[in-house]
Amino acid sequence: MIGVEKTGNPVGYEAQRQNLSEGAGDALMFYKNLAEENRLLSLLLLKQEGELCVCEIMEALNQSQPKISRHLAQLRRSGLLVDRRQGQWVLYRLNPDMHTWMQDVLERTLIENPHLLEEPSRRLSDMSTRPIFCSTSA
Amino acid sequence: MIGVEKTGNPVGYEAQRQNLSEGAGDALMFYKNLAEENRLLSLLLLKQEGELCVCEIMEALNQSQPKISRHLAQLRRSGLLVDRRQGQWVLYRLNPDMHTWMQDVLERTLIENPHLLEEPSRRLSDMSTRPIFCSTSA
DNA sequence: TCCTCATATATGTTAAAGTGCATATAACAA
DNA sequence: TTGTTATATGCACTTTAACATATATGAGGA
Repeated sequence: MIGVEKTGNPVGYEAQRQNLSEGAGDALMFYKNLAEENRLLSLLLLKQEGELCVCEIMEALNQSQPKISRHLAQLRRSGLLVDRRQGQWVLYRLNPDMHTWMQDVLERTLIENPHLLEEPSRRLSDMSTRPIFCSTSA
Repeated sequence: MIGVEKTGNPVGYEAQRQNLSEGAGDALMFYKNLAEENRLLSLLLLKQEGELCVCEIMEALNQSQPKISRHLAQLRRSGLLVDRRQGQWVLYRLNPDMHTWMQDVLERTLIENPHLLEEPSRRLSDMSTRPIFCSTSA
């Protein structure tokens, strides 16, 4: 299930793109995705918040739009996130089909490192014009 | 405790070297270290085997000596491994002071991906001249 | 239609990571 | 001492990843 896109690309597309060996595929792919600060924080933030649009993640992490967009695209191609369009916004959330152990690793990381999302969470709640979407719950 | 070397370098040396931001330090450093196949497999192998010398890890992962040596050195500088010299061999093992959550992440990764160490374990047990050291247990 | 906002992506550039090869160091044995 | 084995590291090179900037796409409103 990991690595399948709604575009119909096969499992392992991203792994192949990243020239990973067969065996270490999933786990290595997962950790490569966690090995960049914006991607790590995006995943943890989405774990905590459930669903966010690109502009909210941009604001929470205080980073440029193309930067965040490209990192989210990578996470989506890797099968860690799914997106849906809601009007002019694109909402991202964790792929519910993600391996349980990966979800647990994210959760543990979040619990053990509460400081990581301190500033992002504050910036998020400080957004004056925070959009409201349907079914924003986790 | 993580990031302290026996050489006395301060916590965060590796993080600073890698130009990481303050906040995401430990967790990000950890995942950066897992994001390379030889380092990931070395950590998992040491988790499983307890203690191994460089030549055993080389053989298990079927990689060159300088390559393995460098990756192990990075893991040691990051505080994830400790080493001890036993005669002409240098033995590596997981740093017992590693954060519990990191140890748990490694363990879970190992349990959920048994195939990862299949070949390395086989190559290890196939070593004809496998050295025996004192206190090889985990 | 035209305009605006939100998001995605193409392109060129820079920085970082990984690697092979050669060599250095360290322990041991003869 | 010399030679051998095990490990570490300096250096040059290749590959990969991240980035800024500019532009494209797509939805909604006037």
